[in-house]
Amino acid sequence: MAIRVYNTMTRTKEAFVPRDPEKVAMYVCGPTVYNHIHIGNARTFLTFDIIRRYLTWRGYDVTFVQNITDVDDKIINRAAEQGIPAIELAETFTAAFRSAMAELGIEKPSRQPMATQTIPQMIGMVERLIATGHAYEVDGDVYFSVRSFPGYGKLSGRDIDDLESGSRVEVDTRKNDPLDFALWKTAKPGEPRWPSPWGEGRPGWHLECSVMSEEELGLPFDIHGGASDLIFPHHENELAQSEAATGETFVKYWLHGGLLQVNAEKMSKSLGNFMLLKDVLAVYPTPVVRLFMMQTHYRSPLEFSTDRLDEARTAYERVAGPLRDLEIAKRSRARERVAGDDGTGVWVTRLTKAIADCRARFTEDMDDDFNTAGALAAVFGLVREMNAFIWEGPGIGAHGENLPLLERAAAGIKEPLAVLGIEIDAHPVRVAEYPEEVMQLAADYAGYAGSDSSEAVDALRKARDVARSERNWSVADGMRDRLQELGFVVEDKPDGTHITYGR
RNA sequence: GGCGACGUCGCCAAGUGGUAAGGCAGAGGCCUGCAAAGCCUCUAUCCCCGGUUCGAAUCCGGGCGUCGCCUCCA
Repeated sequence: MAIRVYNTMTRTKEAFVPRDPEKVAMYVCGPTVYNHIHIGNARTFLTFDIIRRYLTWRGYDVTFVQNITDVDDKIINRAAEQGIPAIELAETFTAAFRSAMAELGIEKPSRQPMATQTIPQMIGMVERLIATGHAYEVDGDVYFSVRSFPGYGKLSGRDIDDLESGSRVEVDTRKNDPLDFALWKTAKPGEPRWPSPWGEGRPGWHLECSVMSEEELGLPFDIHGGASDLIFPHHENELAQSEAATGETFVKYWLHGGLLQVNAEKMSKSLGNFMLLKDVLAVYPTPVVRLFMMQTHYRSPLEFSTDRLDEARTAYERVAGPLRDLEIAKRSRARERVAGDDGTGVWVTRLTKAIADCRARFTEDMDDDFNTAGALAAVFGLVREMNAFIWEGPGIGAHGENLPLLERAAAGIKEPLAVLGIEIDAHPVRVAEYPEEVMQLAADYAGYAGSDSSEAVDALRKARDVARSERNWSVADGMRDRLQELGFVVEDKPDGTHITYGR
């Protein structure tokens, strides 16, 4: 079974055959560091994090390169507004970007080159382009000549003449052609600058990706990724520069992610309808945000809303449920269920099959252009079967004899989710977060006199089981009400009271 | 105006030729002292109109609608 990917260049799904049978070289456009990234930007980085993790899981040795564009008009303008050096602004938001990525559970790139550390190589590429007639200098600026490259427009499916007929192309009489774009810009007073054969200046946008990807990965590399709004002009221009300069194919597979929308409109900084990633993560845990995004195919548009995130949180709880139940059961042998009277073999067969089915379907769907929505459905299928086994079937078994199978089921749920970077917190409680009031509760209801909140909760649990066994409903319900007021979730399962906190 | 994508259950969303995954919400049932959780059952013929085919949500043509790119943008 081969992996298939949708290649923007050909607009079809193609069999994925990397240049090296065991290795994958991929490059994903990183941020221009002039601000905090928003949740829409994060979606793209998440998409390619999943792709990278999956390819790794499938056995490829993946080299993942992501640039940081730390010199650009937007950075310069923003820094000027704040009256600080451009480099300082860039450093601030580079650090913010890295920590936000870490918080979202994005794996670190294999290498993360900075534009400002690659200036000599960029100058080298401009020189090559001038030497081969693909670029020309005008008063210290250097432009790429789009008409010198016959393939211009092949990635985005555009025709130079069609583009020119559009009225929005800015006319600059210094260019040979309105579509020609800057490779090198003369520095204005106060702007960052580097010496070059054309005077002091800085590189134009697009150039850094061409140079860094080639330097880090060599041509042609396997996967070039980014959001769909980068197809034109950014990736089209990268491609033109690189192929014109080297005469080689630039990239084997172009992958582009769909955009995040708000009210059916693209989320973007210029429209002002964005939410910063760090603000979203302050309210929703990482796995919930990731699950939310993985429920839609990466190439489709995705509507952002807190309602959607709330639903994802509920879905997350559904997945976490059986894993928690298993953890609780393991900790408390005294509360093991009595095994079902018969039919255990049927249940075992059924769950065993469900584990295998989940893995097979997960792989099949992910192989098909990283269909995370379908892959997730496979996981939910196993969640249902595990729940059924625990609560309708034999459960853990009178002597824990079904534990190994349940552990395998739990692993069958956790492993594919881990490939998607979704870590399930199966701990039934998070001790550090217990509210202090629980100590008083334990003293009141369970006579607990210690100082350990974890022991206090355990004492409450036992006290409530006793109250229930004595059919003392007023006490049992009172305890539940008080605990719920403190944020605990109290559930009476067949094996006794479950008390969890921090959902 | 040019190029491209999309339109599937109340909401979200997989599925690209063989008769519709999953999540959320809802209804009924089981379980339960009550509650919660869980399990079971139920709710779609796939924007509209034609065409191709033994057979289409899936292919082709037309229409309507939405979005993206053409300017910085993940």
